[in-house]
Amino acid sequence: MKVGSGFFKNNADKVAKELLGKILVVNGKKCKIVETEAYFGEEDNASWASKGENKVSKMMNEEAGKILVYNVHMYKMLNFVANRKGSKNAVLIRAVEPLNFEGRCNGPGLLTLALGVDDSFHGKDVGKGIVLLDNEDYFDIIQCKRIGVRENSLEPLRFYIKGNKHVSKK
DNA sequence: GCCTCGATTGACT
DNA sequence: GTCAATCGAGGCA
Repeated sequence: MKVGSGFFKNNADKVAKELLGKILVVNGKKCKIVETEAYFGEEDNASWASKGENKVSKMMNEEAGKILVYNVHMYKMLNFVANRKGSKNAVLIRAVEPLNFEGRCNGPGLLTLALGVDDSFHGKDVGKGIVLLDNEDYFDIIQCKRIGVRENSLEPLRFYIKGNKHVSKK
């Protein structure tokens, strides 16, 4: 079953949680989402949205279900816009499990490399450039503090699948 | 125009 | 534990 854009019209933390275990298809490559992180636009010091106008905060203002790509350092990040009452929320895909290809995906920068995600995906709708499929698997969800963020690590906005080997280590 | 920093990773001490 | 690689945005002159 295909996941539609209505899926993203929710709080970022809920979307992040629901995203776990879903199947992501990019460039014909299938993978399972095993780790996500929620970001709350303007109220969130760690989010790009709190840094004024840029292509990321602009996109967060768009409708839910948009794909957001941004590069930090030498790597790119894959995000989905998750609108909650028009606020600038987004969910970062941190790690993924390869299903029909080989590659290391245990990190936000690595998974975009392995999947071939680049700027050309920025601003597209989920379902076009990237397809999201439902998955019936059962698993335990771990919720903990964010990592790799200097500003804010107080809120438990990071979600991952318990025991999955492809979750980033730190 | 020049400098600094970041939602990262990997290599090195 | 520290550090460099890369690139666009922001601050400053």
